[in-house]
Amino acid sequence: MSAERHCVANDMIFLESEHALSVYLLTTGIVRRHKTLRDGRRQILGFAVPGDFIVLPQSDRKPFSADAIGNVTVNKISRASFLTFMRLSPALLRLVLEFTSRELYIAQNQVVLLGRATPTERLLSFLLMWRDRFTQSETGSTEIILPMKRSDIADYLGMTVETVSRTLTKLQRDKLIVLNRDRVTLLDSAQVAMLATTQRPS
Amino acid sequence: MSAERHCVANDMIFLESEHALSVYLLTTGIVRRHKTLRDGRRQILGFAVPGDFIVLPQSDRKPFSADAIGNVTVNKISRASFLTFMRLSPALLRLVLEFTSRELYIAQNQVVLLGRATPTERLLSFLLMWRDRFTQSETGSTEIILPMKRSDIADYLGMTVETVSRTLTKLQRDKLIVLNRDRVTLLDSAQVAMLATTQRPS
DNA sequence: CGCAACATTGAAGCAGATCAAGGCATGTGG
DNA sequence: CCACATGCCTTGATCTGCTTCAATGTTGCG
Repeated sequence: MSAERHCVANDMIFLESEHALSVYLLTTGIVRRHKTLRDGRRQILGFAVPGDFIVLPQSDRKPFSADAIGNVTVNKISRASFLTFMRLSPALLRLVLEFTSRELYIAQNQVVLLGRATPTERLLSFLLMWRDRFTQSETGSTEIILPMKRSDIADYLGMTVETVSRTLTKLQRDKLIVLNRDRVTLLDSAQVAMLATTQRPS
Repeated sequence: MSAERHCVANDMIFLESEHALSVYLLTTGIVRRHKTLRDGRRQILGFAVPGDFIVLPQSDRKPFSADAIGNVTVNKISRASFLTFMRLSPALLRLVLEFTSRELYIAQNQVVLLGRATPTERLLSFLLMWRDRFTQSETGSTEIILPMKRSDIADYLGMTVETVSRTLTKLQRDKLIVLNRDRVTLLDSAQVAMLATTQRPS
């Protein structure tokens, strides 16, 4: 499987308009996947962390755009050869299915968040999700690093930057978290988990 | 693959709390999948139509509840034997992957809808989606049958029944649709597609 | 230092939620 | 066959919370 190693810095990786010609496996850094409407409204679908596929060869749909937050490195495999390999190897097929199922699960949780959760619930769920997803299982550590901007969080949670900011400061006033630029410390994990509506992926 | 044929009428099929012990393939009728929070807020994740899997064996997650709208018949296969069969047959594996990918695509469109679309855009996108999904490709027919209640639509689109109703009547005033109980006729499909933000699955 | 980018805070406006009432089918029993 | 009940949908009035608009604060970097 001829995989090239690529290095991208704050660059657009691909647009949703172009049919994905390659499969990318993220090795380091963070990538955000989003859809942007004509008038500029943006919805972030998720953040890919190392080990994630950025896009999968889902027949001929054009699902979203993706770009890097900071510096990233990816393994790039041509779509064609990836498909061939998937055809030959049921193990790879299973891996891809497992990944896709997990993505579906996450997306469905996001749907609940966007459809029915309050700003506070969204933020807290996001913090927990991000802690479990990104923080390299530094167990015990309650400090969460948020490498993305507030506007990214807003566009992920379907709110405005202002509401994100206000909600975070409110949570700080309520002694649930401590804010520190791009760091957030959970003061009462139990309470936070209580207030966050959504379960996190296993 | 020992598949039993089951008949269910307006019944809860399974709860999100129980780990899915079976795989269900919907043969006739419509099933709604949803998550309900403790306080009663409900978010419908989607409507399954004949040919859809209702739930897939996604490791040990407990994704959602499902129940029937009207009468449905399903093929029920035990989770264990389905997994075995999937292990033996790459073709089935590929089918399941294809189905899951489509679900993911649909879920991601729903995320955009819930995160960034106006009530009008949500309703119109929903109508188009439902037309393509459910109406058995009666091409040319612009009449869409909505077998679900307004409250189901509301819970699918993250709004209230009242807003659904008001938005529909507004669309009728604007000569885009005609309402008739559980039937909706699109008067200007081109305009409707224009105003609906989301693309439909291929 | 001084600019640029991002974050926070404040004030005002408005869209959608909530609360409340009425309408319109379908079904049931007298 | 009509009176009434029930379930669902629609419509109206009010209210609230989020967005919008605007200003100020903070951090990092040339």
